[in-house]
Amino acid sequence: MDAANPRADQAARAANSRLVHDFGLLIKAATRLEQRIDTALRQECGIGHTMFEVLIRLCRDTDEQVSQRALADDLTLTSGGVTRLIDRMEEAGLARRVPSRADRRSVLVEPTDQGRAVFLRAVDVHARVVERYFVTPVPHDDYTRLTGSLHEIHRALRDGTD
Amino acid sequence: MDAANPRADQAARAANSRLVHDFGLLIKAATRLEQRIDTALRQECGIGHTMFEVLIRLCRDTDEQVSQRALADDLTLTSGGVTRLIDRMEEAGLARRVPSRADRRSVLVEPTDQGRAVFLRAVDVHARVVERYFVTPVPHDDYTRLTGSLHEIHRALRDGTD
DNA sequence: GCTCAGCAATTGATTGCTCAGTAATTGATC
DNA sequence: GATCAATTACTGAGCAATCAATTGCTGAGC
Repeated sequence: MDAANPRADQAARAANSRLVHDFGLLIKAATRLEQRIDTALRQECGIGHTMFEVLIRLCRDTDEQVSQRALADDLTLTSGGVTRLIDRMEEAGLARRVPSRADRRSVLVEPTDQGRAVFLRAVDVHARVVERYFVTPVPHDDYTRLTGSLHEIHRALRDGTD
Repeated sequence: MDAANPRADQAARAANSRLVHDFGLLIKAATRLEQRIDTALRQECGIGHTMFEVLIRLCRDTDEQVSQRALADDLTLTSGGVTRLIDRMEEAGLARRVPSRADRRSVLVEPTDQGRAVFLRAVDVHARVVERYFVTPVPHDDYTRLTGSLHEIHRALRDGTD
């Protein structure tokens, strides 16, 4: 068609490059995995993946609440996004806001009893999907390296400025 | 606080489990990486990461257009999402719709010359970020295993029904 | 002790997706 | 050939995020 177009050839070479392909694989795998988990959680527990991630952080420590700021940082969301996310979770009876005594700008969040109950059911669903599509497909001795690599990537992103 | 609550303890154990942690790492790494690339592309080329992914597929083959359906499947988007995405790309002068001669339900998409030009600039930005936060942090001989594992995960997701 | 730069949360406007429903087209089956 | 289930793109409505602007609070420096 436009095979005579030199820019088209150059673009084609770039589009077929190794780097582009490999990175696409990461994004696609993560996106699809997240989508699987999201629909499974929605169907079986009535919450989406984002709320599940919040519940993980709320339940992690039995005697310490989490600030909305910390949630935003950890979930890669803006503060505005977290505000409305917690709004919905309060409305659903999964979480509760508690004013911070140490810093009155800050709002702490804790899970309700129902939130913990839903979380416990959700963890099973989550484990089933993750086991099947994340753990099983990867050869056993590659798994440790995989998580190690992810850890390094994460560290680089945290430290890198630009 | 509610350390005497047995459900809280159970939830805490689940929230701190290995599986939950490892999977969270994958999602977080992918999300942050995508975000870095998105903002870099926005600032330096005026397109977001999604349009970049479209351009990859449009430029890959110099003499074959891609159907919107194929784009939707490959980008993990719904057909409605792609319709509006291509609307915006046409408006921005990056892509063009071409009716399919083989199947009149189908709409093919091809890059404009400007689309290819933007793509060529974007590839450099993309390469810079991916190199820094995806390739460099991972030990060299783990990199092949990493992409191999991602490939297996992707395959499992493609074949798995539930 | 006052001031002021900086941070936490909230809110209105906007973006970009999904979902559900529709119309046109296709291809397999009778 | 006619019928009909499946498939493609498109559209209105709704949702969940972002961004930008605002309010209230904090803590460092004078």
